[in-house]
Amino acid sequence: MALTLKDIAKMVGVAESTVSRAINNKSGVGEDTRKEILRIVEKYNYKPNQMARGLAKQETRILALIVSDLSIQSHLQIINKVEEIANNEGYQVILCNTRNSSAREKDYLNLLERNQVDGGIIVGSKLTDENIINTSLRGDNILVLINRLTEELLIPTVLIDKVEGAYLAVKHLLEQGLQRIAIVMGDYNSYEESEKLAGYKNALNDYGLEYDESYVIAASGKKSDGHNAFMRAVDLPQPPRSFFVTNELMTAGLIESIKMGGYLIPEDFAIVCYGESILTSVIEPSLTVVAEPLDKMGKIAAEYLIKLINEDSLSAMIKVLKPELKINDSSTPQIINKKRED
Amino acid sequence: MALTLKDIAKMVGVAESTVSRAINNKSGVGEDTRKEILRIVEKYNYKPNQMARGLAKQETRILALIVSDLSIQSHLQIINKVEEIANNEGYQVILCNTRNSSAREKDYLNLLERNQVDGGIIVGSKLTDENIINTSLRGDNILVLINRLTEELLIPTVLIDKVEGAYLAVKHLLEQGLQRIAIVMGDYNSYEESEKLAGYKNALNDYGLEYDESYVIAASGKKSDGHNAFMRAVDLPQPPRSFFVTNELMTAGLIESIKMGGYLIPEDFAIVCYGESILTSVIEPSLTVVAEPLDKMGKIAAEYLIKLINEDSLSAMIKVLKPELKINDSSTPQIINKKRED
DNA sequence: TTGTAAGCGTTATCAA
DNA sequence: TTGATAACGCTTACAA
Repeated sequence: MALTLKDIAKMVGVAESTVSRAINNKSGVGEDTRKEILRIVEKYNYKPNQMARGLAKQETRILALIVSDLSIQSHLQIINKVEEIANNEGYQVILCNTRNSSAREKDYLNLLERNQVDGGIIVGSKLTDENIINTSLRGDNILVLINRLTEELLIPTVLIDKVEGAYLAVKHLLEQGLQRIAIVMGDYNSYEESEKLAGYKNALNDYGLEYDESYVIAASGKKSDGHNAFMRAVDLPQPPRSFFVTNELMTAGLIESIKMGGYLIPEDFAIVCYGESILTSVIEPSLTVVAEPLDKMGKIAAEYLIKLINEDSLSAMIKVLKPELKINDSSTPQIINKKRED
Repeated sequence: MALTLKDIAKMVGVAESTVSRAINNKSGVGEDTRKEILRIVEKYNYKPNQMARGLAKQETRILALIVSDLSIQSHLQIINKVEEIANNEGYQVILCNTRNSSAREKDYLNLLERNQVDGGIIVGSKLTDENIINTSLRGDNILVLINRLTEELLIPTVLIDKVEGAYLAVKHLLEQGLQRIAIVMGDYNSYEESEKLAGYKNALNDYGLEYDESYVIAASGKKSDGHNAFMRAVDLPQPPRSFFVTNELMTAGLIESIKMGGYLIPEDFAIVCYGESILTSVIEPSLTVVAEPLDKMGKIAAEYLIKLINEDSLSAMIKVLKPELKINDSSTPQIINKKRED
């Protein structure tokens, strides 16, 4: 059994409360007493029991990080950042992978209600808001959302303007003189994907081009969908001249197919990918990507959550961050041509 | 403030102990009483406070998952699996990213000593064993290691036989008739990398080939190291005919350079990569890889840890798993030639 | 400056 | 089958 406050108090010959004050750096302890206490604490390597402390102070110093899907690269980067911030502020992070299961999400939200965590961050999801709403309405559960929008309730949220991201991508392609832009996207019904489609439409519209549904290739987001997308694209009466792809895996598949078909990127087909990750970094040619400020999202969410925990009431917040276009070889045929001429 | 046992007891008109028995499905509660209690519990959505429960039962049902580096793909898969198993067994997982910092590792191991977790799993690391040894010797801290070997202490451990993995890779290349095999590896001094080098040597030896240091290209493991490796390789008086690369990022870099040089894979240079992940899945041509049973490692470690927590003494365990070679296009020139002839 | 003692919300023991 | 009550290990008034 580990040492307790009581043990230390006995050893030093003072009351438990005095030891408590000493190890918590509180005033009201004589200099000598404090030194002696800390000496003993050090000597016997005493560590306070967090559960007892938590019970007494009504806090756990643990945050729940509820993630819909750990295989999504952008989630990992957000997790990384949240963990970092939380730790700097003296919080631990419980990792909760819902795998897009509503039951698991509910279980994890229960952590909040059972006082096992001081607050929670939810990252993305294809699920409905039901669980969140129930949790949020009950008690004083503290929650911040990333990449997820609740409709009926005002919960602090950090979002990316995906419409803008898609707009930037398509605008860039148009400025390269590449018309006939196909969009290869994931689930048509998902909120995030529909945002990207909206951005795509906006850009076309701003450049006086007509929206043509046959250039919209929707799939489920896997690598093989990229392959299929290319097959469908080249079969069109007027095949596209460029692609805006809404995730990295489909981009990888698409590029593979393009190369296998003996075509060149960007000369024959230009490409912009939504999302930047370790995946896009290994794809050839270097990809023009819509990069999201993932670290910033994680940071804002974590810091806001901790503020919420420590201050009673804070004004509600919905923060919308802008993505950034990073231009590389996959979308710039003119530049490539010049390069190759040299 | 959330409802407590006391509140429920009052509402039902019974003692706290009775409510406790009822919600814990313990015997010794009348059928009617139990039903009534559960009805009220349900009605008011009462959730027991885990800290109080933990304090009373001396358990947290939380595990610490201490990871040296979250940017390593194989770690993510292990994390995923550990989280899954832990959850099935009713444990939460605290994510601890040490970023290979000894101070942070120590902090996280403190969680064990502060009774904030019931046990811990450490995944990989470049650090010395000092922290682990200190923690392990003090108190009855429960720890399992993955991909990390302590020399001075017998701690339950799950390892991969990396010597064997490298051996399989190099043997395969030799069997393709590809001699002059270069090894592109990470830090020469790291334990894991030296194991791979050993496997490389063993294979050469078994095939009666001499070990030639000029074919050993050591770097730090980044993508750019792959580029540099190729430059160094082609500068050799007798350039290698194939590469065994010890991680995915360097493989990506190497392949990029090979392609930019106008060479073909596997016709001009054959490649085997140590490690299989989402990264290798997007690299072209399809990579021959040494695949590690990551899920199995996570599963074994998590299950063993939970056993350790629940049973007092278990025989020490060091489990060494075997990796598997998955053969694809990047290493089989003959097959590719046949394919292309068709 | 120090000590006493009442909580925090459970579980578990022992009596009733 | 139930109920009192003492733990669990800490914090925090309040008193001394």
